[in-house]
Amino acid sequence: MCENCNYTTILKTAGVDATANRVSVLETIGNNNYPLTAMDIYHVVERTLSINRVTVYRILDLLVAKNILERLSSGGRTAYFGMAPNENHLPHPHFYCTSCGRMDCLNSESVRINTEQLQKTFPGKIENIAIRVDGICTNCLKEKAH
Amino acid sequence: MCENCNYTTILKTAGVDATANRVSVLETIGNNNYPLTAMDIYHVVERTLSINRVTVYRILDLLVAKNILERLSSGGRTAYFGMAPNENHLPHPHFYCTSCGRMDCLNSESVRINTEQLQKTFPGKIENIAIRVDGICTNCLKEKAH
DNA sequence: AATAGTAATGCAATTGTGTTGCATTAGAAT
DNA sequence: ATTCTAATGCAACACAATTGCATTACTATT
Ligand SMILES: [Mn+2]
Ligand SMILES: [Mn+2]
Ligand SMILES: [Zn+2]
Ligand SMILES: [Zn+2]
Repeated sequence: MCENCNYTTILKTAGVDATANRVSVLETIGNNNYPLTAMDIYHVVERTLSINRVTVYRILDLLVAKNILERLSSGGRTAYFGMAPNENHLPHPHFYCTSCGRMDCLNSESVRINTEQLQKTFPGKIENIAIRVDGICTNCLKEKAH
Repeated sequence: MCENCNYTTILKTAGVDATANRVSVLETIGNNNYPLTAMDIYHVVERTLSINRVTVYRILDLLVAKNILERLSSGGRTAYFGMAPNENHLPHPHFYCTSCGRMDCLNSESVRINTEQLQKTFPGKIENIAIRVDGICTNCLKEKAH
């Protein structure tokens, strides 16, 4: 999906060993054009590479901590993972279909936010602003129309 | 907290029985100026009114479905509940302290979003836009400063 | 008032997602 | 070879939330 990313290099640059498991987890996410759950990722990776469920969770935690991946909340109880914003990937909001659980990336210009007011007046420390558009995806709309 | 809300009336208008449990759950949320978790609510209600944990979850589900409450996601695995936006309560973003788990309501003007572009071009059905500001609250900042 | 039907609730068990503790394995360094 | 460390596996656990089924409270009908 992303021709600018060499996953092994990304891992090494972040100072972590580029083990086969880690490369495969990162590749799975990077090759997909929408964010995936830990279990999605696990099922993809285990097709080629004997790996434990727990290892997937640990790799995801590590790569989020290293700012390689971003953890997205669905509004449900399951986290989704996508590539973290960087030079090649602008931050962008996501769409979550409450009917089928599919998460999609939206264009970074689709929702403009102005946080000046907030930045000036908020007394705490702001670390991230998560914007999630919830609704029904076109696939689910079609199915409902039956 | 809200002098414009009669909780029994709200329930009846929505077409559900205003049972003691339901009124108490709704009151607990309405009287609080920040969103609460199901267990927060349970602990408040059970001080006055023998109630089961499961009943709290069921009431919350019902009142969210009836658009009386809104379910807010924290990014963690626990949902928070607040009054749903209505004539008296404009929709607004929330602040979530990743250190202590406290959720706060922000002013509806603090984050301006422009969704024109999205509304025009998005092929699915948009039902809600959730904006959550994550960071560290002032209390936790103070504690860290020790 | 008795009866029957429905809605609300309680309780135990279960689920889904994620985490922890500890043992084992794989690699790297000496 | 030996030693050290990082990565992984596996079983048990934690926790919020859900489910199935029994019980209770309430309403309507007779
Ligand atoms: Mn994305
Ligand atoms: Mn609020
Ligand atoms: Zn869908
Ligand atoms: Zn805090």
